[in-house]
Amino acid sequence: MAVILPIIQFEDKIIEIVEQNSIVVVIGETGSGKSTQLSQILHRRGYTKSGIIAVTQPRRVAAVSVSRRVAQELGVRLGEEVGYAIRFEDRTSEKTCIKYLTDGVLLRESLSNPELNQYSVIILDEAHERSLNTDILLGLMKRLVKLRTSNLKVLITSATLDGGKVSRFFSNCPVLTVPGKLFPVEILYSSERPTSYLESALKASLDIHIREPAGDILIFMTGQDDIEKLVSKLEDGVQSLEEGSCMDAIILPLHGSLPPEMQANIEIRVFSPAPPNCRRFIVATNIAETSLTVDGVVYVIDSGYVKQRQYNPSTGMYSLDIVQISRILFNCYFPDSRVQADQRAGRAGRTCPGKCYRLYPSIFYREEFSDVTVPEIQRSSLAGSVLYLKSLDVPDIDILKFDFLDPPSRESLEDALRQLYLIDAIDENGVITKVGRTMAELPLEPSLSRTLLEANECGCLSQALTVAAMLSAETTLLHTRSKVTEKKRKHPQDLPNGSGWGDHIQLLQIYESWDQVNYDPRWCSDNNLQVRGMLFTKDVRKQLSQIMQKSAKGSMDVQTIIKRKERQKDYKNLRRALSAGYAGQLAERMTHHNGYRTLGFKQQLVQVHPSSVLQADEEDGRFPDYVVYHELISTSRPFMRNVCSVEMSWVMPILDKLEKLDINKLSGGTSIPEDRLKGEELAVDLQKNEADAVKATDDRDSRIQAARDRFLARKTNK
DNA sequence: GAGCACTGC
Repeated sequence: MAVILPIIQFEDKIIEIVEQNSIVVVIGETGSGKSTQLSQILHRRGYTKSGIIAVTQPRRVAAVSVSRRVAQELGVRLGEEVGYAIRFEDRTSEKTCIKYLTDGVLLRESLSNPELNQYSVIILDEAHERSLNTDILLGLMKRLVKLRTSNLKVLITSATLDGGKVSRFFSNCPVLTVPGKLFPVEILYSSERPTSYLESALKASLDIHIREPAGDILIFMTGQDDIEKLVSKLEDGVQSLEEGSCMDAIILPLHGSLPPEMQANIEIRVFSPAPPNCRRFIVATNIAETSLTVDGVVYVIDSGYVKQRQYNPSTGMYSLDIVQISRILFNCYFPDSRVQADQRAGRAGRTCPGKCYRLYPSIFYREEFSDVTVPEIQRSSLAGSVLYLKSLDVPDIDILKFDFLDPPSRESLEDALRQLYLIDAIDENGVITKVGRTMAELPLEPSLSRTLLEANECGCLSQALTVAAMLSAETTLLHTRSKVTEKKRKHPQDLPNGSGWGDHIQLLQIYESWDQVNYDPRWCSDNNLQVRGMLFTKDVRKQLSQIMQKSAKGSMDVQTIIKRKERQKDYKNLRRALSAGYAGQLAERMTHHNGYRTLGFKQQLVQVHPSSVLQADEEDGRFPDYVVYHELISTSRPFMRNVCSVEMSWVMPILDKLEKLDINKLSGGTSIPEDRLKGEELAVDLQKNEADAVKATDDRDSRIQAARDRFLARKTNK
């Protein structure tokens, strides 16, 4: 029978606190059973009589697997009393009283039902991960419990370190701590910072292999590059050990962009226990922190770094930075399933304690690591979130004063407002427009949803649907070119090239070609495209078509070749629609060379990314005078990724708009009605928000800069 | 002439 989870002993206490309070923070360590048990406890005590219990998860797989387990424990069929809802898949029915869903789905639901009346309890699980969506939900819950004081309970589960902070955010709501079943972990620090953390990780793993008893080793590295290097060094290292001196070794890379056939293979090998007398070395990115749980891990080697994508609102540019991990992440390294796996296996009645080798001194950990990761909301472009909040049918949401747990910087919010204004989602006073409302219904970045609406007017909706869907899946489309796949590739790329107009057109043509072969998966692999990425595109396109159904002015079918011949060859309508959607992502070529300057709030010198299929003029070798871009990414230099050629006559009205833009009017928006908040409280809140925001920006910038400096110094040293 | 951690509607 099932093991009794610690949380069960707290049932009476939980119910007592929940009955007296609308909001409760539950701090449950890994292994406490909070994700599966809280909903069942509240169900047992009658909370499903007046509505459904919703439990949000940051990831799709978690929503599915946890609901499956709860259904099993309650002895019901999944999709009946217990169900889940994730994008593309709703497995709930009229009977459903416990519903697991991704936080993104709950946000969508509150668009059409802002009071979320169907729910009697909302549990925000894994809130410590601080996903963008969770942060927005935290703010929404704060106002929702005031609106529905009598009939809504909100529970927020978090890990140890920031429980107090969440409680303060919710006017010092009670905090309930439930112990977990963490296995004791011995932490070992290096005596000094390594000159090369790759070499240091190599040495540490071989030491473990030689000296320590059986148990797999999980090594956290920052990216594919380092993982491949370490894997090959480990292979050499293990081979050079004396035959029979220690057990066999299997070395496995684990990261998000492994080619699917290899990943399938590895998944089986990662998730099944190692064969006897054999130790596994799993060299992984942070995919192993949360998304995948590797069974059998006893030793963890922690480089202390992680790669993070950051958005800089003052330049509109993304960068991929190597930053220090936060202390809180450590808790994720030893998930409960490892302990359970050890117990099940029995290991001759002996459990061995975990060991974590940190490749840095303890003083470094104590003094330089921050408690928590910079929340996503402070390192993303907020155009989509701001549009979402503005479209919610609540009168008192003023975006610059919205109550966030960690407010984004004013700069970031203003950047979002400018973007939204340029694409007509809000008017010059910052009020959402009719266009903006329609855009918010589409599960797309604002630039792409605006493109769809414009395309509908231009008679090229079907093409725009394809482009938007392809861009939604873009990161999973192409095989990354590691040295291994490079060698294996037999045929040269034989894909359409966008006819010179750029990358959006190429993406369109690729999908149309796939349509021509009836979505044959082999066509994808033959052309070096990830099958799952293309299938995802197909799902997204279908979902977008369904949403556009009621307003569509033309066919939404993928174009056939015959139809295509009849159409203009210059994709003029589609490119015009793109220029409307990307009005805030526009660049003008420099007179004497092929560099561009962006035409936004702050002008940047940028170049077309070398991977682009945009073609230069055959005669003068020049790129088009004007392009729109999907994103700016700063790597070795600032680049525009995914560009599309546009006409000067379409650009002029945008430039006019840019000139008229007045950020003071835009951010004015609506003010908070007096009865909602007393004057003094408001002033204090605003001051606090402002100070928090300034501090957050400073903290973030200095932290990123310091980490980057240290990392670069180390790289050059070796 | 470059390179990309991980999620999600």
